Amino acid sequence: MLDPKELKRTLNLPRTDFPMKASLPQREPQILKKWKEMNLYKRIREQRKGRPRFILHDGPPYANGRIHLGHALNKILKDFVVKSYSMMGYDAPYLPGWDCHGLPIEIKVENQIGRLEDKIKFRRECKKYAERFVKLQRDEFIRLGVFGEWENPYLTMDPGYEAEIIRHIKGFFQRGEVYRAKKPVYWCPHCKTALAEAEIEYHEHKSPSVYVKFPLLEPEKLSPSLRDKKVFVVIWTTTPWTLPANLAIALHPDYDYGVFRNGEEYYILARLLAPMLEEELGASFELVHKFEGRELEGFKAKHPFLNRESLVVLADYVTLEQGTGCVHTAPGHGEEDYQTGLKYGLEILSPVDDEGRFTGEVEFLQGKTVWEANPLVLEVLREKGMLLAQGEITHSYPHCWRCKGPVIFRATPQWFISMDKAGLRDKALREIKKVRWIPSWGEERIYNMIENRPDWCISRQRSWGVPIPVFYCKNCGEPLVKPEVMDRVAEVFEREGSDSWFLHPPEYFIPEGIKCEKCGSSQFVKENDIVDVWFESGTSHAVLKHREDHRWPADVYLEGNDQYRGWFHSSLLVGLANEGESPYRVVITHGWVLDEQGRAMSKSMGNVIEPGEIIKDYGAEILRLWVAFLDYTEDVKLGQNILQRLTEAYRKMRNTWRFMLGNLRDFIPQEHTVKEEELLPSDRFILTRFRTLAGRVKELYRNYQYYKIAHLFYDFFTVDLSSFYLDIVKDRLYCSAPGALERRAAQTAIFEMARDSMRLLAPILSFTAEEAWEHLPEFPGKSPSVHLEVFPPQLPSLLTEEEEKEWDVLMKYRDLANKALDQARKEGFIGNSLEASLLFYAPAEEKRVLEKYSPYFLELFIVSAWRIEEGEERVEVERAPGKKCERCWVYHPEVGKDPQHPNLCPRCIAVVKELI
RNA sequence: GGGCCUAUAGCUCAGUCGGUUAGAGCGCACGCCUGAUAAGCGUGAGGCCGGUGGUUCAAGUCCACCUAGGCCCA
Repeated sequence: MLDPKELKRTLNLPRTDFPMKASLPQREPQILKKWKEMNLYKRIREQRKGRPRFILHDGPPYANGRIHLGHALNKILKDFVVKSYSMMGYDAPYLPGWDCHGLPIEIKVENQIGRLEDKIKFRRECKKYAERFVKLQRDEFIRLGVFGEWENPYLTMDPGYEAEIIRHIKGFFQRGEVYRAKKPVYWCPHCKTALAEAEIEYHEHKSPSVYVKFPLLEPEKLSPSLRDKKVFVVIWTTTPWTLPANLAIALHPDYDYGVFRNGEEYYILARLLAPMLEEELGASFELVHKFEGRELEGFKAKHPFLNRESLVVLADYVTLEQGTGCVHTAPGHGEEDYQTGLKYGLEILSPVDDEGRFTGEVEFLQGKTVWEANPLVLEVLREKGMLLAQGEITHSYPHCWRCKGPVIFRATPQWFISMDKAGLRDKALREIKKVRWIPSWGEERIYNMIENRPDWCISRQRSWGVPIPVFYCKNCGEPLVKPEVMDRVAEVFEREGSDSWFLHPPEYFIPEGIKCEKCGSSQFVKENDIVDVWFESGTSHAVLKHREDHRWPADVYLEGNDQYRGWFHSSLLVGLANEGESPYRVVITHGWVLDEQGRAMSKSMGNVIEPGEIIKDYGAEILRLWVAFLDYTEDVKLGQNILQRLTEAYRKMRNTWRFMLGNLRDFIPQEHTVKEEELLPSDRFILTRFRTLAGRVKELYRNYQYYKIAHLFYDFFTVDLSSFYLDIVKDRLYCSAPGALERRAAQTAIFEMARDSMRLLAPILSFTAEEAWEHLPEFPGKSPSVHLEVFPPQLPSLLTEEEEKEWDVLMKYRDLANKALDQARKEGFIGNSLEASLLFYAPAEEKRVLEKYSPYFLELFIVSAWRIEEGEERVEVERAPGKKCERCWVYHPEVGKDPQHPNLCPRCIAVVKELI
């Protein structure tokens, strides 16, 4: 008789080196090292050579700062796309890019080393800065397990890329879509430079606060009673110096206005604001006429001190918080004023120079700064009797971040791409309809933007970027806009980079013999402005043509939903204008990363989580799993609670793989695989479920629906495998003779599911699938990395429809049995379910099914005995007859009858005899 | 202020054309097992479907408004 220790040695218990504890933060770097050493990305590409291409074109992140969760979400999603299409059999390259030029880097560099007059030196510092962060971010992306051409990314500051930008600009010029016009920008009169929004600080500032009268012309058109009366539109302003540039007065179309009599004079202002002015004047008005703002549109008023008219216009931004509801409008001195000016076709007047001094356009102020001009303007107003009230106000006012002085809004010449001159807008709107937008509402969102956007201002008064390739006549100032000159510029940039613009004289770029078309001079100066960085990144589609193994257009662009206004937008306009069609076929967007309460992460809220922390504490795989479980088309949440759930989910999947591997320890696929017709019913059942799942998963990958894959697989691992199949086949796996058919049958099923689930999950659980793959039994054609595999082909169902229905019945009785067993357990009647015998009552048809499968009830219900009776469906629990077999723990009447093995059941006696 | 989007259990997600008592997994509680063991199995309790109105015989689902949140503009 064998003692329990010896008996245990006759069992086939699972064994594997695949550890239960993942230790992801330590293990992942080792896996990354393996991938690097085996040159995995290159090998995948070589293996797919000649296959149809699938191109995901990377939107370049900005080369500034460490990556945040938004970057991680984006890059991991892209990795899912690329890896899954690669495993579908496509040649799917991933060429990462970086956006390197632009203001944020200029600002950082300026903060570090101060402002350099020497542009070349300054640009070199910017370049160094960008290079540093490209490297940093690259390493962080690699750490996430993202595969790609990391040694050879595209950078918007590469000479070749810069040349391509020039060629694209040339295209716009050639088609006559570019024009030059004035637009107001923030301007620092002290630093004599344009400022971007990001370079503005707001401080308290004391300004004049004045009410000014504009005599209304033809007031009788508003109301006959006003004929020959002195009617004035009253405006309020804190910048009297902009009054010389006044060209309009804006009213809100829907607000209630009134004509108020004050002695001999009549004032037009918003009714709600009249009391404020009455108080200011210490007067009491009489309301003589009521009207809505829109009624005054098109009226004209006399300028208070210049020989000019001012047009009454309508604008939605007019508020009733302050002033009179009649807004002084100077299109050359304010953003909103400018927009209104464009709408009404007004001149963009800005009679102020670089230093903030008035030009000769306003004689009495010529040479005065705008600050000196304020009192002078008030004086003139007073003289002309147009100053209604005057005071002072302290308010928040924009200041220069460098010199801390107050800034002004000043119109300067800029370059624009016209949306309509060559039909760019209409073409774009047509192309939008041909693209597949995921989610579908993206189409409407970008459509509305393109439909309503103004012309594109592509010039910037900065240093760190690509110059606009035009020159100006030294003699008469006429711009020199010539394709052949731009071609030369592109050639030079291709060789020397855009620094060359600042190194060489104009002659270096201008072919001999070119003269100013206006005055014939051959002396030129270079343009100082650079191109908007959105134009640069919008040019990125060009790399698809230049890189040998890519293709134009791209199949997929995939970015955060802020990029409808950003990269999708600029790429469409730039790509379409130059190539005639959209550079992408499918556009996928993901949402924003929020904290666990659904609020945006921000430093000030203190709720920011860094990807680095998660990698350090949990591992990149958990981050990948997070991305996989989310419906990324909406905003996504992350916090400690969610990470905890994910970690548990990860452990469950890892353990399921571990258990499968443990039971395959002696399985040699090419020798032991059992033919499908010899599999047991439960094997055929689980394989059919798995194969159906595999088919759905492949379809879901094709449609980028990763969270459905994650849920399906997770449910399959927990419900179908862990708590059902893998639980019920333990008896077969452990207790049968190692080479017994029923044991090899279970191993056959487990092997297929382990192997193919690793393949199918490799794009998501890239690290763990790889690790598990290493522990999977060798088989002919097994790749050294799971990422070199392809998704499994579709395998057939192993159940007839009839059998599917029978399984529904079996599962129903399994539920009933579990409830009955639980009840018995609670009553202390049994502990382990093998102590039980089940008594099934079933209607005739179901009784037939139960009887058919009853040879397998030991495994299906994990009980030692059973009886089946006809009756109303229910399950009762009895004590199993016989004694417990010490080897398999099953109760059997024969236990004790064999004198040689009194502690074993007949099955185990047979196995033990075979083994000894 | 405008464009687009979101809201179902503690978490992640289902919920068809409007149609019985709104589902799953996890987590949680309780129990079992000790041959997947820092594991495994079973049972159970959790929901004003963001709110208010409306359409309808019938609303998580359709409509309007509101609240909270997100992205992009102004």
